[in-house]
Amino acid sequence: MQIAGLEVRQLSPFKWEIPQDESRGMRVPGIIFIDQSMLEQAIKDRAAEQVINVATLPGIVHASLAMPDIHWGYGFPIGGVAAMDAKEGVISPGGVGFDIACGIRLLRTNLSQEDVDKVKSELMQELNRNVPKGVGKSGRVKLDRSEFNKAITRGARWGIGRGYGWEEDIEFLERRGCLAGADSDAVSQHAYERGHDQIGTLGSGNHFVEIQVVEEIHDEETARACGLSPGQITVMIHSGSRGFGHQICTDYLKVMERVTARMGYRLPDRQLACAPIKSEEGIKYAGALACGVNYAVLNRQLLTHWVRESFERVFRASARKLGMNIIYDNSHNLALFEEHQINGIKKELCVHRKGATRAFGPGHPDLPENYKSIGQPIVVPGDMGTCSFLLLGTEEAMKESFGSTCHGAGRMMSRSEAKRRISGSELKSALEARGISIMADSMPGLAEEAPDAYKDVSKVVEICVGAGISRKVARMVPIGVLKG
DNA sequence: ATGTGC
Repeated sequence: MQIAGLEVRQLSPFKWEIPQDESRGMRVPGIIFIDQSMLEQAIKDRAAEQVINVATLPGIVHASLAMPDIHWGYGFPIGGVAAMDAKEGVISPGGVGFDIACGIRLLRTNLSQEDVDKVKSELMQELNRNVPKGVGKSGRVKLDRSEFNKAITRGARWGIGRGYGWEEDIEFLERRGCLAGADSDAVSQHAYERGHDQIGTLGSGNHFVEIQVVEEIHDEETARACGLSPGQITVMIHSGSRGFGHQICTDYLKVMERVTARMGYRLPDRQLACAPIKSEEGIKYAGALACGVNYAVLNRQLLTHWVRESFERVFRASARKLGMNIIYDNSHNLALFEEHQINGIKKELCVHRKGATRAFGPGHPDLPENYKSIGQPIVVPGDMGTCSFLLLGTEEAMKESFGSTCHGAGRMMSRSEAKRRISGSELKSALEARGISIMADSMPGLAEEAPDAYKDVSKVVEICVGAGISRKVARMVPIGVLKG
């Protein structure tokens, strides 16, 4: 099999290598964790070629990596992981994506499916009323620039200080809900204007709030540590940094194009525009990026508050009594400074994860006490008609993938193709006939997110488990979906 | 993903 003229070789059942070809400017090989049929798909949509392109970037170490949910993206593939040497490497907005720190959060409850079934339509209506959502929608929290700057510097803690959530929530967020190094001066007025009244809104596209039932426990001990048992209700929240992160990305792509020209980088794709991590522009982008990350995590924190409030109203009990604790919150689109071992030597790296999830193994200092011995939880959303998973990071992920794994099912059909081929209202009826309630603002929007538009999440997860970069805890199935 | 082509 060939990718853009280069022969791929299979290293193990779920690991394929594109050997380094210096004549193509590759500084490292490409490695994709995948099976044959999904690889063929990634070659067809040209995402596999993007793995080769990323391998040409200055300072990239070990390999240009991709997860099984790989698909075509802006410059870098979605599902891509690229670690750059923090001293000599570059940072690239295309390696993060437009929706900075778009991510997912899983809440547990003490409720059973029977408890929810009795009041499901009331609960869906309450969520629909109480969770701001949709394209361009503003929320209930509007901040002046000075307060906004505090919010994007402190992240989730700003929300908790304002009564949006519980003190202990912080423990269950990556980096305790705040990325250090946020530089609000690096954020444009335009980004502020787009973002200041969108905090605490779900957005549209693939973002959702989903009510689920735990269908299967794969490992009892780790499921217990996560507070999960069969038949229990969970709530999944998927959202990002809205217009704010989008504008930061747009602003810095322009800056990076200038820097790329100035540095004389010869890149195979102009969408790979980047700047040295240590350059003035690189430092400013990293500071703005941290603001976007903090915004996204705070956004999910506010959404969590309104989800809890909705349950409180319908069940006439406090969210604490309902056991609505956060299991974990993962971000999917970011570039982070992390220390990793390369050939036995500790190195400071800037790890770009675009549509990929941090998956730290057991014992990592960033993990809360209850997960320290089992590894970092990874919430993997599937599609609205299938299922989602809770996974854990492994020691092997630390060695194989800079502590990274998949982020979801991965898109298989483009948005426009999905809209052309699938009717949103027919999809809604079909899902509701299967006991999955749908509340969606837009029917074409629903069609874009149809199960048929996505790869099989179970297959993606099996590959990650087979490659050793994750282990399975539990599988959840949807019973109610709220979308913008 | 997104004030859903600039």
